Amino acid sequence: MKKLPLSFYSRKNVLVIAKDLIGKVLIHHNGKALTAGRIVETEAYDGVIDRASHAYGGRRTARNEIMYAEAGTAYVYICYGMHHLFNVVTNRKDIPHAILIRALEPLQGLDLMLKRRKKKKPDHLVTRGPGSLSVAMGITVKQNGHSLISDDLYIADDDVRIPSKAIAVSHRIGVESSREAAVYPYRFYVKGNPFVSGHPR
DNA sequence: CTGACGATTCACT
DNA sequence: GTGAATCGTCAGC
Repeated sequence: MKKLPLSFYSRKNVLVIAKDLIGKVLIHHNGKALTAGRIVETEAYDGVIDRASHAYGGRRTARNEIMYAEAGTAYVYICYGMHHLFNVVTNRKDIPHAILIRALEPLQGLDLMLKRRKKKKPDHLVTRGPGSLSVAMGITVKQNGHSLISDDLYIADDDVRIPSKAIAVSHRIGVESSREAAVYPYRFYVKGNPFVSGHPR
């Protein structure tokens, strides 16, 4: 397990990074226990030129300030008043690129994930969808601004390779109102993986 | 200060 | 497929 270095996140093309994140492993060590899952669905948000991005047009507010932080920083915000959505900030400081992690396949700490999700038995919904995976992984807005070059919250490469042809691309989920950006092919997912959210699987 | 609105999820028909 | 839950954020007054 090799922790992804700053150079992975600091690249300029957020779409390339979003695709590269497919197959990587998100790890959270909360001091007591560890949970980990393989990333099977991501969405890229291309900064100031992307109408679906919180930073569209250079918008800078208290909420999205972390998008302007250096690469490899966690951007976590609350959606619909109750869901914590986990993103990875990319590119250099002041370029507000981010990638939303939308689904994971559990690898470690499944019992703890089920406990956090208040579920008795494992199913594909445990880590399907950005709000659900945050609960399963124990990620909340407390992690907003946290470095992913840290020892308790990071993304690693375990040398499992997802072939490019096994990765599908589609428009993003839940951005219908973002006019032309609604159809940008910025969502990446593992074809046929049961943990992937939205349509199609 | 106020109101409209989400990068969603879940239960229910 | 439809609708409710639930509240921080932000533009606008």
